[in-house]
Amino acid sequence: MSASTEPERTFTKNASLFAALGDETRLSLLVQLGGGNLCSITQLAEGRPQTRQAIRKHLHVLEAVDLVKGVRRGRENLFQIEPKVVESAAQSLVAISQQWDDALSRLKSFVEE
Amino acid sequence: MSASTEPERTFTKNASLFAALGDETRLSLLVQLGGGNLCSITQLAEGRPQTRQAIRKHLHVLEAVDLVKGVRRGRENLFQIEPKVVESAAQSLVAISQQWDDALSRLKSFVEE
DNA sequence: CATTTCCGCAACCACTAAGTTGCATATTGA
DNA sequence: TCAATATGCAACTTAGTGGTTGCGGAAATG
Repeated sequence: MSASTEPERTFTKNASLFAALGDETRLSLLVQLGGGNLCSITQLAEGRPQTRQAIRKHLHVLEAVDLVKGVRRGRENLFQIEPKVVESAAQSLVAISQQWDDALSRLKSFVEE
Repeated sequence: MSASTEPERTFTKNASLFAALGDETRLSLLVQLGGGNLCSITQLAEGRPQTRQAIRKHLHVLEAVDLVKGVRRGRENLFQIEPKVVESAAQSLVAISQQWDDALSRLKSFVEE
C-alpha cells in the first residue's frame, strides 16, 4: 500500500548494497566485468595483487547482493554483471539526493545566508 | 583533459563514499538530517539504541566523506547535510549502470538467449 | 558560583572482514 | 590414465569497525 512513502525501508535495505560497493577491489572488479565479457575467477584475479581466493571472496560479496552472477561452465565459473540491481541502487541515491535538495531548499528558507 | 574517459579513477575514488553509505545507522542518520533540520549530536542519538559516542563516530565517518558538516554553536555541535556529494555519488552510480547497460547489450548481441 | 547540559578524548572489547596458506575435487586434454 | 588447469572449502592471521564505559572540559542556567 505504501510504496514510495517509506524511504527508510528502502534506505536500510540498500545498506548492504552500498557496503558491497564500498571497496576498491570490488568496484574495480565491477568495472572489469562492465567491459562486457564473461570472466572466470582466475581471469579476474590475474593482474591483481591479491590471491585468487581473496578475489573469490569479493565475488561472493558481490553475488550476495546480486550485483554479479556466476555461471558454471565446465571446470570454470564465469561471472557476469546483473545491471538491474545497480540501477535500483542508483535510483535510490537519486531519490536520496532529491530529498536532500528539498531539505536544502527548506534550510535556505530558514537561514538565508 | 580526460574527464569522462577514465571511469576507473572516479569509481575507486568513490569507494570510501559508498562505504560510508553502507551502514544502516548512518543511512538512518542521513535520512533524519534530510528532514531539513540542524540537529545536535544528542538530538541525533536520542531515539536510538546506541550511545551518543557511537553516533558521534558515525558522524565522523559521514564528515570524512563530506556527506555532513558539523557547525559549532555554543556548547552544541549542529550537523547538516552536504547534498552536493550525494548528488555526485548518485551520478557516479548512474554512470556505472549506464556503462553496464551497454555491457549488457553487447552481451546479448553475443549470447542471444 | 554551582549545577546541569553538551560535548570531546581515550582506553577497551567483540565481531567482522580482508587476506593468506594448504589441501581436496572436478574437468580438460594428450 | 595422467598431468595440468580451475575451482571449492576450511583454518588461520591481521586489521578494521561498531560499540561501550569513564572522565574531563566548556557553555548555559539558576
